[in-house]
Amino acid sequence: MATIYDVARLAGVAPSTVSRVFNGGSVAAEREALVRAAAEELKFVPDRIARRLNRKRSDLVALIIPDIQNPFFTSLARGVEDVAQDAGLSLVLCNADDDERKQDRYIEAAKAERMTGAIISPASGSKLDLSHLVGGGTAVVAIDRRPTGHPIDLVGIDDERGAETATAHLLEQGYRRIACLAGPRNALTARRRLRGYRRALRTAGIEPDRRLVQHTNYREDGGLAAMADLLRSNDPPDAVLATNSLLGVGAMEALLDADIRPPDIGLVSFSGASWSRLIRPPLTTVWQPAAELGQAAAKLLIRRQQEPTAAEQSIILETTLFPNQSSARPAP
Amino acid sequence: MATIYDVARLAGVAPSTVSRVFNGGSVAAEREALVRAAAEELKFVPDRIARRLNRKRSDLVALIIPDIQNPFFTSLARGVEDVAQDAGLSLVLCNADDDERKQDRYIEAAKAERMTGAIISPASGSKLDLSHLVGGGTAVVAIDRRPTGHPIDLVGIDDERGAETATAHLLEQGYRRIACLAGPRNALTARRRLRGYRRALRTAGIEPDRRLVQHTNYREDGGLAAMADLLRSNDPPDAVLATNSLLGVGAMEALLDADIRPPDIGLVSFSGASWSRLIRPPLTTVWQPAAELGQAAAKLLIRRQQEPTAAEQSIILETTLFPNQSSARPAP
DNA sequence: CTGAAAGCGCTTACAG
DNA sequence: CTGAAAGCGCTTACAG
Repeated sequence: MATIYDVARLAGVAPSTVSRVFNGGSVAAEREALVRAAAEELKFVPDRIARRLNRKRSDLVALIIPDIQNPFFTSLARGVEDVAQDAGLSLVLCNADDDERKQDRYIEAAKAERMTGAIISPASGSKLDLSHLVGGGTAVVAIDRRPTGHPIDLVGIDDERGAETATAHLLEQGYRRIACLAGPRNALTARRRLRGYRRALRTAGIEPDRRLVQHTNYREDGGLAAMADLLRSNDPPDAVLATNSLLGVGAMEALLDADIRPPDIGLVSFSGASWSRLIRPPLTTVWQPAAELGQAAAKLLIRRQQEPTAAEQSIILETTLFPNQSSARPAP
Repeated sequence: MATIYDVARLAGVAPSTVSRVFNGGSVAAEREALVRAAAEELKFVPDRIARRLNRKRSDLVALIIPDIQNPFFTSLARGVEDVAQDAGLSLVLCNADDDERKQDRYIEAAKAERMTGAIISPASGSKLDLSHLVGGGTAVVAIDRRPTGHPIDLVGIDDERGAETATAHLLEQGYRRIACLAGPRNALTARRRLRGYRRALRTAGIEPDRRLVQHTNYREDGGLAAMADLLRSNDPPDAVLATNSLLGVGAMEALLDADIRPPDIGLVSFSGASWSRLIRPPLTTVWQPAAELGQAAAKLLIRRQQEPTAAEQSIILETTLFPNQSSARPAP
């Protein structure tokens, strides 16, 4: 591996001149040519690691997400990537597996690598201390949930309203015993969606029935088990709100296993997966603008990088309800 | 940011001693305690970048995949991650978007970062020159396809046999005009699966009909369009083999749009997505052990890292056919 | 525009 | 076990 010194020697210039050639410093045209020829000959490639040691920041952005298999997050990652790439930043995708320790390890890494930025969707119930990172000069944007203590830029979905609208829709269709697959008890998004669900019920004059709320993980298996539980109860629901796409898929599996086809039981699910279109009967979904959310996060990050002292900002994106057959209650 | 010098001063030892404490060198217990206390107080975190400049390798493994939204690859990533983490290596997930230029940029990055290893699932039809990387000392494992020229460790799925078995199954069920959604024309996995498909037909004494083969991308939209095309033809197929899970989903959408429910047209799809269980009628799938493949790749990588001169190895994993209703031909 | 020199924060022989 | 010193490969004021 040729170094800047080898190139300098061959070109007959100082190492600093070689450095300038590769960093856009001002260098006379002839000497630049000399340097480039020498570099070519030696197949010189600047060592990024050495470069990084001098510079303050590495052109890296970490995206720390809790579940790489969740399509909401892969869409989000696409959104982040698009904006980051345009800004000359490389994305490092980190799957924290909803595990606080893994998450902390990645946060630690972002700091130790002196990354330009980090976008973090916190693991459920994790305490999430980002002061280190922020103090170290890494621009940080949180998704869904702001860490306690430290002001920080935030992007999120209007979870509560999304759930409320979906529940109201089921009520309008005439469903009355509406269950909620609510996600992890300690996940803030789950609590918000649950609140929206309850509010819609109360607005309709219905007192929420605790037995109709199932806390689960945010994965398919959780949705399947929870829905199966609900179906086994003495007084099963006549509709269900699945608060994320994987839960929705799981619920659908449970219904089909029990030989029940929506809208016999009404079903609305938060979306995320393109393939939810595939489900028959067609599913009523709460669309979440995941890619846009990722873009927004990346833009906030870049802005924060450029103006470290700007006031903290929150961007909350609204969901859209797409009514479909799975919640189109048949006339009694 | 505290440095090793700050810690050394506070602890009253030499910087090299601090370094040893954080790198498992031999240090007397009391001094170690002193150092750790000082580090704690100063919130010292070793700068990985500076460390990397001295060391030969960075404890990083790149996984370069062509589509982060494809569940086959997210499962694979999980497999890689599990093994890598146990070996103390951090995974850097790189989404090349099936774009040769992005892919090459990531390969370049893996070299420039002096990563310990890189696992690469080549973009369709890309030329893929890894000699640089390998020459630079990074352990490299290819997925599905070995780059030309350089011997290299490889893991893959037995694509040909998987497709052959699936096609033979459709033939057994009595289907005769079997179409193939074949993936990109320049993708080697697509060619192999196509070959398996054709072989099964020939074995059954049927000459493959070129019009029944649709080349597409490996995404859902490709499957949808290709299946729609086939349905519009004068002499439509009576069954179809989808050579990846996203194509299978797309095909299913097209069928349902046309109001055709398998097994009226038989459907077998390569799997990858857990949610394919959701599809009704239940889908016959060619199961691919994606996570196991990822684990195998990571193990090969670690072995290669430890024994750089070991003979190159290939690990080919077999698929499993899970027959189900979507290909259970009704009696005529 | 250009060069000599110091420095980025750590690691690693080398002596002791 | 421990410290002083050189070095990893580049960048960046500082003079000129």
